[in-house]
Amino acid sequence: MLDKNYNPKDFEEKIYQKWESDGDFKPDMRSGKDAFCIVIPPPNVTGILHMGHALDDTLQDILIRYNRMLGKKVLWQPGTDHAGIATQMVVERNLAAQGISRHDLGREKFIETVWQWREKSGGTICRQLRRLGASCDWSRERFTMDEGLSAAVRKIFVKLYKDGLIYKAKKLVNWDSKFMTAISDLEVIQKETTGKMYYYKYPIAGEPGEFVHIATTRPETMFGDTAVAVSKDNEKLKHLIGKNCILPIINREIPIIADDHADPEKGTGAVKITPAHDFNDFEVGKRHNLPLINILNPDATLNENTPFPGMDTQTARQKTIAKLEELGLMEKIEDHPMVIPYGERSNVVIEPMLTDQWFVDAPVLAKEAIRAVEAGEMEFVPKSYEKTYFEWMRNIQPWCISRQLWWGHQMPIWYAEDGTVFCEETEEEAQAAADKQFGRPVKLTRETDVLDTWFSSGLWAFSTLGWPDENSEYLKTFYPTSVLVTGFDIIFFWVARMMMMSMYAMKRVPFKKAYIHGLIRDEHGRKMSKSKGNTVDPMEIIEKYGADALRFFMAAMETQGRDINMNENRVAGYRNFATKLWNAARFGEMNGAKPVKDFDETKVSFVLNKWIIAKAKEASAEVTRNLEAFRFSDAANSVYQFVWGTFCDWYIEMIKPVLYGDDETAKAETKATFSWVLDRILVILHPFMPFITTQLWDNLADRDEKLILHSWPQNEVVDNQAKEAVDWVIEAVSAVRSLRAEMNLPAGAKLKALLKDASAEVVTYARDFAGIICSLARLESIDVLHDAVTPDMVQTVCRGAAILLPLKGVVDFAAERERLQKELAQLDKNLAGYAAKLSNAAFVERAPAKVVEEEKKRQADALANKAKVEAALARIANL
RNA sequence: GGGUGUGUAGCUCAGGUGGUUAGAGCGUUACGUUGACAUCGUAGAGGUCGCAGGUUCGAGUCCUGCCACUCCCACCA
Repeated sequence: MLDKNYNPKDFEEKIYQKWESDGDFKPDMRSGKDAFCIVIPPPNVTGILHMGHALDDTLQDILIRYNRMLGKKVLWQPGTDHAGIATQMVVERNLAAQGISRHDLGREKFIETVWQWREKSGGTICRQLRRLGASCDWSRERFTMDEGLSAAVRKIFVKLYKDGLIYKAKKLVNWDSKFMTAISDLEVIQKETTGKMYYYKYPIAGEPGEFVHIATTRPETMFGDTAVAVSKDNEKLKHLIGKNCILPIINREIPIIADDHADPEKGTGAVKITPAHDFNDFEVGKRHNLPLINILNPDATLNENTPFPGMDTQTARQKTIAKLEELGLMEKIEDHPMVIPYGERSNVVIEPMLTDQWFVDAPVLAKEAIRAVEAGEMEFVPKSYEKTYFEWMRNIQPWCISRQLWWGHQMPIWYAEDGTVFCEETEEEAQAAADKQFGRPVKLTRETDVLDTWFSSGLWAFSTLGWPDENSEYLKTFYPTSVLVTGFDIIFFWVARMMMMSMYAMKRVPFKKAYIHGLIRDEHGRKMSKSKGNTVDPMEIIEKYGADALRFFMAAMETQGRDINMNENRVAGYRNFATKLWNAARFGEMNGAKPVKDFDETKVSFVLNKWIIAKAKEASAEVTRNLEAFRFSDAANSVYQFVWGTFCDWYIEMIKPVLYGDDETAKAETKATFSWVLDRILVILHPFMPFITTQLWDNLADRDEKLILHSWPQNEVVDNQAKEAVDWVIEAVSAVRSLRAEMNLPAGAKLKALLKDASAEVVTYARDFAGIICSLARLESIDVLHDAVTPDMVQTVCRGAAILLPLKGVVDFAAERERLQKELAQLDKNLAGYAAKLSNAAFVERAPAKVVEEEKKRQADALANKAKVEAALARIANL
């Protein structure tokens, strides 16, 4: 017996545990069919599930479950990312709460602490994914810091190094002064702010009273200036080129050089050049061989190359201005809208800083990654994202992969005393190589830097499947993976890097398709953020409405290329949908419907049953077609419409008279059909709502076969014989119901309906389905009119007949006339349209014959209807 | 500055290759306790498809221009 109410909390978690302990998520390696594999975008091990995950992982689970039901070898490979900065930050924060810094612990102890933390708290997000219903093969869960994945990292690193694609260079990089590490361009967030533009002047050397006027947003960087640049085309200022000016306060002389970086239209036309602290100035410095003066400490305080060592930049800026003021060199300060770079994680201002860092030669790796997409080896869905990808890949810069952190993959680099670099997968190999090269035992020290987290994520598609073991069964079976599902915000971070790394290491794409979805926003379309306080916790939604409702919401809202606005009402609506299905199942149970083993649905004889079976097969085909095309919302709506709009609203209502009647043959077939269709619904709804479908499947009958592994309907023949008849019944019932409502007829009044001008088929339909029509339209009877029409009859028209309801004195004829006039007006409007089209020679001539035929038929139908309405109107004209 | 996407009912959104009278959910109005379901049922109201041109027998759909908004990238002394 099913519970009276649908209560997802009662069974969702239990069902999940059963699936997992039964091993239902493991691929059936003996299946003769294709392999299907998705690698999960690994969430940060520190993370908790947010709406973005809920969307991403729901879509993946739908594809996974669908393909599993198709009988393929299906693997959803789960795991988490060690998330260098994020994790180090979390653990450091915990330590700070105990008054400990990571430096107190030392590197080794600190890393140990991180591992302990991960043991204790790292499993949250995977538990939440289970709650969502994600059918990952957890027995294969991986972590980017696992030994296997670390081995993959070392192997690729060494290979890249030996191929000359990893190199060390002293370059200007984005420096995060909170974590005291370099970060990549992508980890820098530009923020709009209103800053100040400071105008002041530098005296010209040897020409008292002469000055060069400067405008800058960062006066404190003047201590690192090694030139002032002026455009050679700047008529007003070019006379200064070749002279020297004097940096006030520190009285250092620097040259005035000619460089087109100085735009005569901007600022004062003369630009201070600080090569060690500005990306543009760095380039200018290179062109003119200027010295580089670093003025900052790693924590972004000024260093001893300035008059303000140890001072932070803001304070130093005020001090500098004050000094310039004192010297009479300040001219003005203006408000200035500007964009300031911040660290994605640290939220501190990012400083361009001259440091030694390691780089991957991304422009070289990008070539194959671009070619593979051009050649269609990997396809973006929707295709438009290809453009974004190409744009970025074609302009890619060297990728800074070294981080001055502790948590991460330590680079497999060793230095000899003289600085010679040895890059090997193990210390032993490095030592051996060094000893051999030097011809004596050498003392090596290991590079302390760790790798950018995205370096290991870039290998995810093959490292999780067993690489570097080329003989791994999983690697052979599942690589390249089938599809990657992820948000557009991560195309550069991850998709691009996986493409580069996979093409380099595997010579093949990591996935054949990349399905890119949008963001989940709040209900007004604003981005969700903790600071705005508009985040929605998926676990709370699941708690309130069940995982199935949230999943269905995600699927139903997912249309390609668009962001999704969170809408709790809509989730509630899909919970109601689940309730509806639950009650439909209860209806069957209460009427003794049970799945019939070996039921042959092609052998049913009753029209209603034939009809619903055909509809169910059509719906199945629609879902299949839409899922194959990644049209999630269309797929979800196909099931929704069938379950609610067809099965519940019509089929269940239409079979009631049969079930309550005494034709035992009809009853038996109808019950069996009902159960067959309900089972079919459970099958095609399962990828979207795995919990309720399983709960019903398991409770409606004792059966060995599991729904999660049930076969998906394919290539069915749809028998549409019954369509005409049932469609007419639906039309007739709707017409009578409308009429009753418009005429304000009492809901309880049993009326005798009469058919006029009915075609032969319609008469048959009306006779065959009289009981059903009467039940649904609340009629006493439906017959063919033999006598003359009497004035007390109201009329409605439907295909192939007019339906009359005799209403002795019940009806308001003025209202009826009004209603008929309205109907007539609508018909006339339509007829005008048809006539206009059909009298247009060009239309008749050029439009396809089929379209013209359809138009003619519409016209004929409308004309027939018009005649009936006019007749009715005439009859009651004087009443 | 370069690029992308969006603009359809009060709200949130569907409308693959142009072809009925433009749809859904929520909300709203009227009616309804009909032997699955009030987390429900029945019927209705509600839209000049951002604006202006163009192509076409036919445009929400294709083209051009404009307006408004979103996002991404780069840069801003």
